[in-house]
Amino acid sequence: MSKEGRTTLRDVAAAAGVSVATCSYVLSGRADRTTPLPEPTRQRVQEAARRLGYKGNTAARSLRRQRSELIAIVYAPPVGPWLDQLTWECEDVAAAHGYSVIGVPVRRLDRAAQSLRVITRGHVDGAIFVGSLSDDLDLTAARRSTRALMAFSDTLRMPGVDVIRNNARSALAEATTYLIEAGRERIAFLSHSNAREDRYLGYVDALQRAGRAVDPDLVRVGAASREDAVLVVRDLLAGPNPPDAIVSESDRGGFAALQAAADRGVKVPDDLAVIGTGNTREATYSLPPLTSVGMHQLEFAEMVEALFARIDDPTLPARELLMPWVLNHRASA
Amino acid sequence: MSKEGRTTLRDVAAAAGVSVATCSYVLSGRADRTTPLPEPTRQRVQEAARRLGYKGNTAARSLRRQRSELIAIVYAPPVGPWLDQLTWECEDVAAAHGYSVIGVPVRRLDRAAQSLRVITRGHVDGAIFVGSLSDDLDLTAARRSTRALMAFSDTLRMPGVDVIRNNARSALAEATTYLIEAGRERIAFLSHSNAREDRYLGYVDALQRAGRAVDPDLVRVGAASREDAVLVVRDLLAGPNPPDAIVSESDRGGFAALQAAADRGVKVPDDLAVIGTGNTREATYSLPPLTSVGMHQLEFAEMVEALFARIDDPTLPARELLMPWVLNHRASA
DNA sequence: TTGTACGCGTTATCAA
DNA sequence: TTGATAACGCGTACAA
Repeated sequence: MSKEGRTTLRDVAAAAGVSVATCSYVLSGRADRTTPLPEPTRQRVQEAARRLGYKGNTAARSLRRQRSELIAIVYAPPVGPWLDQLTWECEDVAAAHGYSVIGVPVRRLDRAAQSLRVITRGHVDGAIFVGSLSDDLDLTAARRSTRALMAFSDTLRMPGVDVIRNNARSALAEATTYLIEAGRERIAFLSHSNAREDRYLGYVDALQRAGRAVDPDLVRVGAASREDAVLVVRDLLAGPNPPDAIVSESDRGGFAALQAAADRGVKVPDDLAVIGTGNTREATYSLPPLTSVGMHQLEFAEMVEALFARIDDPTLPARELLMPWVLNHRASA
Repeated sequence: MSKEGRTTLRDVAAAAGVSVATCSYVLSGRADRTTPLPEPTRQRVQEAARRLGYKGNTAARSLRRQRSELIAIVYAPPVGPWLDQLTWECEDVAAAHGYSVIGVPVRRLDRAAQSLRVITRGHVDGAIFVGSLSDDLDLTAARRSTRALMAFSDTLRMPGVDVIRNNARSALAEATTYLIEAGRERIAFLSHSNAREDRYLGYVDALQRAGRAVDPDLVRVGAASREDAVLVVRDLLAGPNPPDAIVSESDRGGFAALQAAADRGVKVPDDLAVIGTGNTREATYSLPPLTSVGMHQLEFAEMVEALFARIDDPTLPARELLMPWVLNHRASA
């Protein structure tokens, strides 16, 4: 071995008694395409590589090829099953393209630049920014450093960046309207913070269309954690004029509502209808199963294919992909 | 810019009117030059780099330095909040060392080699294998490709690999003994598969120490998903001779037990005590909160520091780190 | 099949 | 003192 480190292509070449060029052709698979090599030679090279445990070197390869065959999923807390699903599907598609997937966690926004070095200085051919990261971060550097960039965002609009939009507002409106038409009189709204305003606006839209006013007492903020959410809903239910329905801007809030209701002996959906947002897997097996606004199925494959299309041709015009949200009816509403 | 791609050091050098060597000294900071560069020159270089948006190139740097300043967390489904916690703490420690963290998802074991290319061929200075991955995968190639390797495993023993052990068996025994001493007569055990046998053995240990036989009817396998687990527990509770306590090898199974119990009107902990394993965050806010075996607090910082110690000096002898598990008492048992 | 220039930043050496 | 020259790491791809 060269020095005492990893096995390099030179080691293999020496062992097989051929040039590094030949080894490169054989081991990178390019041999069948451009230069057909005689079988005995291939064998010798393969054998030597195997015997020495040759593994190649990404740095050298991607320096030369200007490709890393790597895509990144950039995410920040809070994370959920949603991200896992995206990751797994990404891996499926990436594997079919000969790519690997890495996750890039951004722990703190003030240290984002450090975390994003993998993207901005590294060689990642493409990256997907999930959650609201693309709204909090400046993607300029990332865009110049990758061939393809994709972001979940309702507001972002950047040349050369594909964006995934959803119809959160109209979907939440649909959910609220459903409750109104089912005869619910006092429909509460549960939110995490004052971000995500589009979801709240959908709720407002529906009330207004039905000629109802928004009762500020029924709009509760602060369900940042599940513990908090349970407390908030308990408080709501303990009031003099409790709601007969709750729309939550997350499934987490929805589960909290179910829990608080069970806690107080309030029957769901008879006395209280609950609708969550996100349509997470847990919604199907909570007690009762949670009606939830969100993607009907978490299907990201098409989206990831679009990323690869841009990796192949970065000059493609920026696209907007819609991942439609619908009301997924289950027992809680 | 060179060609029409990213800004390279050459571009900066040209713009600043100095050589690439000088730029490298200024921008990499680590100028161990015999003599520091004069301030005016530094300024010019910094300014030019900023103006051109120079971002460096990881591939070139790590090719030369034989360091990527990257560590990886390798994981496979199912993932939980546990992994998130590890990731965040890793990022904290890594940032202090000037490193970044990436996640490497392994979707399918039969495609593991593909997923692990980032480790085996890439330049990751260190990697942490979580879950049972280190038992399912051959780490030989990974070990030769990184300076430091760390794995959660009860069985692995490999030169140059630090291993995190836990006392799962004795901790599960402790939990079971606690139930016995609390007067529980029929204690069931809920498992995912027939892996993780040490947890089951802890349960057996405790029964034997108490002079009890293992009732095969009370040992149930198949709680691979939460849905399944609920069905399994319902079945258990519907039998002619239902258990008065359940020990689950996961918190997921514990939650399923709580749910199935609520479903059938069985009171927890009065009629049924439930203990989970993993001590996940959810255990603190389930209804009732779930008594769970696991780490008292999820503290990984020390562990990650050990990884960096090995990155600094790969010749360190392999270490075994113990992350003690205890019984965390909450309302369910 | 092979020689070798190349991609790009790092660093040891050397000249002004 | 100030800063340039060039070798280097390693796989790739074109010309020979």
